[in-house]
Amino acid sequence: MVTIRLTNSKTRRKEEFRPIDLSHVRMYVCGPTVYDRAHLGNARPVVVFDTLYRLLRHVYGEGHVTYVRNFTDVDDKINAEALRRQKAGSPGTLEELIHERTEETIAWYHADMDALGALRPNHEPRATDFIGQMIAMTQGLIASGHAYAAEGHVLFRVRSYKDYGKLSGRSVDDMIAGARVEVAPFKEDPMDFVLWKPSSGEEPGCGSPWGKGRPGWHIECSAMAHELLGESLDIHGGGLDLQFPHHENEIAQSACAHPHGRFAQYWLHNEMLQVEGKKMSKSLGNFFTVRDLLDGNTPGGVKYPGEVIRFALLKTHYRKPMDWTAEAAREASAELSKWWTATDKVSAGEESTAVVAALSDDLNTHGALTELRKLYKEGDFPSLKASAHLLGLLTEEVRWPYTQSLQATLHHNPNTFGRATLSLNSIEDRLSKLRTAAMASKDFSAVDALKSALIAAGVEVRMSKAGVELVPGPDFDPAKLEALL
RNA sequence: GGCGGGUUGGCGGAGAGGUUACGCAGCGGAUUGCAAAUCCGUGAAGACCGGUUCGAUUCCGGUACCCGCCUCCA
Repeated sequence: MVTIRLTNSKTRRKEEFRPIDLSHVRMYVCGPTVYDRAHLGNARPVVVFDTLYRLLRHVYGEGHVTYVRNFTDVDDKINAEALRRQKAGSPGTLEELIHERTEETIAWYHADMDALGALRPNHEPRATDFIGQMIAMTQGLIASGHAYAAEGHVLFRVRSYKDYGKLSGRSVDDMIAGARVEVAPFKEDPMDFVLWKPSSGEEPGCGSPWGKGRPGWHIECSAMAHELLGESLDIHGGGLDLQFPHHENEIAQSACAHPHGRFAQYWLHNEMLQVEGKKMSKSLGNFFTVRDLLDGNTPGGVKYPGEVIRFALLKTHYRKPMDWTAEAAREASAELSKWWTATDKVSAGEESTAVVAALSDDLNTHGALTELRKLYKEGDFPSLKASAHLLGLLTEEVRWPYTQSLQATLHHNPNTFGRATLSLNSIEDRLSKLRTAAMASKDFSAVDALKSALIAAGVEVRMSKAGVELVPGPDFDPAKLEALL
């Protein structure tokens, strides 16, 4: 069996990955808070851990990996949006409006992450479905002396867990010394964090032994991970920004609530993403949601297919900060286009051991891409296709618009793109005839006019001795094509 | 202030104590009505200072600069 090595944030070292149970590898990754569209930064962990999931399935077998990624649907921003809608006259109770908002956001999330070629995890628990478990866990922590209730809140007693701070390399005393936040009067210790907080008047909440309220963010992941994966699991992932306090608190809660479990053995953190060299922010105008990029709602109006976004994200190792640039996306697009052309009519063969080896070495996706380039150069297209699938590339799900074969487009997208494909076929035929005539008459004006129109419609025109070929590109506009008929 | 990460050729970006990274761009060539696409070839690096070593871009120490977290933002 292939040995996978992963950098474990817990030990700060690259370690051999040994699952607790070879026949059941368990991974938990912190998912989104569903208050709005996922932005590009949210996409990075999704793509990174999706690639790890694909590797684990390859190595341990598809049925032997359980991947859990939660939806945090308890959040003040969600509540605020629901309240805004209610005040604007939307019908329904606040609870209903909250549900409406989270359902709509989850649907967006699914659509956007699907476009990136990310497989759906085995479980996508919603925090609101596990409130009972969170309350039970909180009660257990109080009973064992690790938590206390105060003024409607329940707080975790940080000093009761000796390893607090170990994951993020912080000492409790240092943190208190440098703290900038105001300490709530009911806290025994400034570092204690909330397990349960009260809901006032119009705020949504549910009943608990401590009155109406809602769970704290950290307890959600601990409870869901425990419910779905058990006391001990193999991998826990998330963005580096979650390492402290979120993951630190998760560890403290889970370790104290389940002293016989080991919680997560391997902690993986992806580095942050920047856009054009700057931190993504609305004020700098470099803030993009995944949907913005897919739909071309960007400064240049360029549309980025999900596969291009995915490729660009995989170009940088997950533990390094990465910069999203239009240039990197262009390069990704060019390479994918070549690979699609080469592999389109080829059946997937065997996965390259070099690609598997690269991914197994702490998920070296860039190294894997280099190996894919070698396969392309060597002309081993069946292996290129199979190996690219390990990275979630060249899959049927993300195939459009790199279709070399128009028949294939018709076959795979009969409803959406059928008309466009037929148009392309007929125009291809016309252009070919015009060109043949022009070769004899030496008057190429008609050929050039049609060619320019096609390029304007986002269609790549390939003319050679072999004939004429039209390939729709990322900017393909079926409406403009129709106009040429 | 505390903790952590980074600095590689024009750009992006890896691995390895000594042998070509790779991709993009550039340049030269093939092909082409023109172009696009494709293919072949090619120059170019390791922030700075010191140490270890026969030999360091790769290990160790220091300096400078950049970035992140310490604020429920992945």
